[in-house]
Amino acid sequence: MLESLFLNLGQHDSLSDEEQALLGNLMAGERSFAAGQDIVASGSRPAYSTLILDGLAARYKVLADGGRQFTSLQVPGDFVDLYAFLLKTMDHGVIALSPCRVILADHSKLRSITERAPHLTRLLWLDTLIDGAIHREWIVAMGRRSKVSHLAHLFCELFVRLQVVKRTNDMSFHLPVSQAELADVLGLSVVHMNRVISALRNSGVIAWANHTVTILDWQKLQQIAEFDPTYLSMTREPR
Amino acid sequence: MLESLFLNLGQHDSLSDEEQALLGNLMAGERSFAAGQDIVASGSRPAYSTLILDGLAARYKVLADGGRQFTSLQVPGDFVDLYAFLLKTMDHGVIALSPCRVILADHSKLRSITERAPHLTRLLWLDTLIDGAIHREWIVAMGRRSKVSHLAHLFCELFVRLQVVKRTNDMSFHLPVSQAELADVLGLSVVHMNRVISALRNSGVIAWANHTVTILDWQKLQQIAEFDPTYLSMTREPR
DNA sequence: GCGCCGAGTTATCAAATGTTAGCGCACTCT
DNA sequence: AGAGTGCGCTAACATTTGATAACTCGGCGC
Repeated sequence: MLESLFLNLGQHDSLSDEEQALLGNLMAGERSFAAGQDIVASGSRPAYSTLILDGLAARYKVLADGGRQFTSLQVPGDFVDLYAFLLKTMDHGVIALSPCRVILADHSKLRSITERAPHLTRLLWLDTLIDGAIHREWIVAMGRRSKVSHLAHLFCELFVRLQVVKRTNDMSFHLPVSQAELADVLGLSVVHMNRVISALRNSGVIAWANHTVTILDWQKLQQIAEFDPTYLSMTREPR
Repeated sequence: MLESLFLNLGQHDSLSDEEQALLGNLMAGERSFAAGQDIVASGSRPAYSTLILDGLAARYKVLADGGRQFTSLQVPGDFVDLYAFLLKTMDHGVIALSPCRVILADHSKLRSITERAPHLTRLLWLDTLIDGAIHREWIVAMGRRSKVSHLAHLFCELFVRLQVVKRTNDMSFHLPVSQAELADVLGLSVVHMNRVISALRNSGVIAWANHTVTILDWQKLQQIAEFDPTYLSMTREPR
């Protein structure tokens, strides 16, 4: 059941049987959320952190004028709010974009891992660091990439991340979001989001129908995106 | 000499004398950089992490067309690349925006802290988590705030962060960046950056001359920015 | 079968933002 | 003093992006 988590953490360094057992003991309390439901509420002080087993979720903030911005997309094997363990107060919400099955990690157990299992602690820390690296990549995309390039970059990132946890199907992956939701990822209006999607489609590098994205030309997609996966730290080495 | 670091980490939870000593032992090897110099090079695999003692630095990425995007600003008391300890490879550079005095933390010593000092480890982890929280706030600002609001938000954030490490002077702080550099923070052209700055100036909430920003109306500035400092985790509690 | 509704799409116009160019001022170097 | 230079600032125009509205299409309930 924690296979996604093991795949995710295990891609960076080897996970011992003992560590896998510790993680197994850490995770308890499965929950399900319908699409559109809040998994974690902004302003709350959760006593546990949430791991996604199945589904797509997103962190978001809402502004006074009603504008919403997603700050990340979370796939199976991702902790959506591991940092709440130390940050204490959620300054944003986490929403299920599709039906989500999650499992909870008690903060007191996380704390005892930091007291007793330094290497596993470093791997969990690393997990949050990669989160930060993804944030930085998004900032660059929002600030200096063309919108088409930004979208292409997002697809590259999602494809690679989903591949790690075995949620791709050849060159396709499931992307259960509307164009309006995607607009809240890129920070665009819905109309312009549609124009950008059309442009990327017309360039022939992707197809997108029935909530499924198919990469038709991986080489060219990476080129448009200037995609360099270094920031995802996908090499296995001692940490 | 590590006063800024103690102020920075100590704002979130108390630092014992022992922990302060561990940090003192961790930090060694002072360096200086001129404005414009790279403190850490993109693509490198540093053996140490860098703490700013004095000056302003920034993380950045450069795209193929020459466009540059800053992904963070770093002030005294900040680690600019603490995550390199676990991420291993730098996927971006860090540049000194003003003359910078820094001090280095050996990764092997950082590692031994994670083995022996769980509470201090959590505080260092927390430091990187706040980094991430700032990134998320920047993403929101880039995606959904007006440019004037984004700039106002940046000033709010810098003022509060500099206050923590005692680098403000009443309602003023030193900001040694050109408008072109600021444009690379907000992701704007220089010309439009100038327009946005003019607009914020004309609203009478800030003054900015001689590399010094003065907040004339803190209340109104926060209002324009919709600034909520929750994400900076400035409350002292057990972590 | 009919009508409603959400999502995608397109058109039109307005506003925001970028590009290119040029001016002035303070500073520095000689 | 004179020339060069970096930086702030502005103008004119081009391009991108947003707002509003309308149309289509498919799913779904009645």
